[in-house]
Amino acid sequence: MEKYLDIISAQLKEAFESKGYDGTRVAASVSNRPDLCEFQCNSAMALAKSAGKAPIMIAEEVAGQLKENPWFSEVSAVKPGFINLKVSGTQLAGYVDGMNHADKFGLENASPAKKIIIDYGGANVAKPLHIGHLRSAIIGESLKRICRYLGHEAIGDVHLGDWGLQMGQIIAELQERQPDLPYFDQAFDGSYPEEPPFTISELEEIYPCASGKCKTDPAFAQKAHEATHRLQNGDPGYRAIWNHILNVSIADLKKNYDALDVHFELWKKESDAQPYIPAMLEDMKGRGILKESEGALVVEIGQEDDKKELPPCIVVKSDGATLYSTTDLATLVERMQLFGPDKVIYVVDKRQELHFIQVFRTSRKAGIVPDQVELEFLGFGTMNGKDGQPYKTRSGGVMRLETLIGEINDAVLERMKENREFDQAEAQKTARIIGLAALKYADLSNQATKDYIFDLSRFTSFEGNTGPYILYTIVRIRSILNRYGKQPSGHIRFTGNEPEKQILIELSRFSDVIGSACKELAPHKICSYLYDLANAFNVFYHEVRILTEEDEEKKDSYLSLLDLTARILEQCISLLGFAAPERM
RNA sequence: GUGUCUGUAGCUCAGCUGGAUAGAGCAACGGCCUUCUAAGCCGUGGGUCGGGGGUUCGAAUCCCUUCAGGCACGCCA
Repeated sequence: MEKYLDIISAQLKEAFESKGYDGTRVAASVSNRPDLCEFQCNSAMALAKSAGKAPIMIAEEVAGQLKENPWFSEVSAVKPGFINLKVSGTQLAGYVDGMNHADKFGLENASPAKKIIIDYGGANVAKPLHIGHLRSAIIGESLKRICRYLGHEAIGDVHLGDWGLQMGQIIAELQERQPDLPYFDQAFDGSYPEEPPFTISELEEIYPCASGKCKTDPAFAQKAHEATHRLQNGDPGYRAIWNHILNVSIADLKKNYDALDVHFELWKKESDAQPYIPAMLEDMKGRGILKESEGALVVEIGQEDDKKELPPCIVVKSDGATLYSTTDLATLVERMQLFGPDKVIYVVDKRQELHFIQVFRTSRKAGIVPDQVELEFLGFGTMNGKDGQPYKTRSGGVMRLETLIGEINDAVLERMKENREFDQAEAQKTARIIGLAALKYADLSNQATKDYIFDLSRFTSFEGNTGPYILYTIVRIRSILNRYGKQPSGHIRFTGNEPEKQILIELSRFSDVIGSACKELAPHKICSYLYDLANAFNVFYHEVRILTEEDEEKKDSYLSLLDLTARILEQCISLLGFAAPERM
């Protein structure tokens, strides 16, 4: 379906043109003065200069032209040159009724549909998920769902960090603790045990221990480097340990991501890109873009419009080893080869921006990614505590995601008890649902690129613009529909009250909001839309008696409207990555 | 130092492809539950949009400058 705003704009455009003005840039927008009008058009002022006429004159001419237009109930030209519009409730309800009967509420698929890889996990093997992984997961998952809903083929890739020194450190530490394991026996030629020699919690303790040791104990650091080297050269025992690490970690990560309702189509790892490196480097050499600089091989990435000289992209270190830039480039080679995407979006901490500029530019120069394939970096800001410093536990450590989720759930349970009685099982289940909504909404309602303050007590107070408020609204509507007991006809018409019209106006914005959220990679636009729509419903709820309405046709229309409102709210929260409970 | 992002009400944030008295939520204060979930609704108070210039009929929004803060600046990821 054509967007409602586009229909309104088209009416205006026609009116401008019929009066001899250039209509190409004429458009309507939602009013910023709801006390005066529902929609507004500022184009008369923009056209005043080229038309050589006072804006108010133009506005009046156009307003006159629109007097009889069925889409509007009120058109007026005001002061400098605004055209204030109130829309016809009947036409509006007709449009919304059309949405109610259309697939995806009349949202049109993006054209052309693209294949989009979204890189948004950022998790590392052998390390628990913590606060730092939260935003990538939440934002990435939401973007993926939004892209998909618009008809794109979106592929989420967790892109695990499973390569490099960290692995050597773990292996070295394990060898010190359990030197008798067969993995460390060079002469061992049997098959290695199926069972891993550690649990996830042991692994999570081993890594920081080893990493700390590396800094203080040079001998151990040396061993870790050797272990890394041997692993990368394919030592069978080391590879077997590494496989154990992977399996144990991935199982645990999946569990944690599931708890967040975050899911990946691909569980690719840095190590998967390694096989592509030699040929890639050869090719880069052949293209003559590799330069030697201070012993390392680099690619110059400067462009004419740079405000400063950007450091080159190091591809091979002076000791001959490769590094993260190399892996990221090889990952692009791999992605192009295996999936041939039209676009790759990286949802990564914004502090990595320079690194990705280097990688993107190098990938163009090296012909790895052709120009028509978009590379997009969505850098998100840091999640800070109330003091404006990165969020920490009370003792100053990095907070694990499990801990955070646990604390939120506890707060939710407390709040639920205030409301009414729940049986134990339902309470637990509902608390998880509400807690996840609180967490995700709090994160997504801020602009992704900005830092934000995470205040647990505020986000779990559940008043005002929060996830639970949205859920509460949905639950309320569902409750009314359940009480009604039957399915309303689905026919929506305008019965004439103001709160009803506000809901209709909000509903009509749906396609527009989803479209711009996708285009701008901005889930927070969906949040503010949800809030507006929920608010419009709650006003309606307080001012209009629904179930006791005696006019059956009117009641049916109300209930059809509520049903559509609930479904659109539910669709939006599912795009954000959470769902509503049955009751709360 | 260079680059970059941010600076909007006491607090947390929208608005930033220029438009009419700058909006929410929280906090404060005052109303509304014999009627569909009060996790709600309505109202009051609170802002030189960091400062200063400029462009424009019109600037929180664009440009310049300045102050303050964050972050990044070749062999970690």
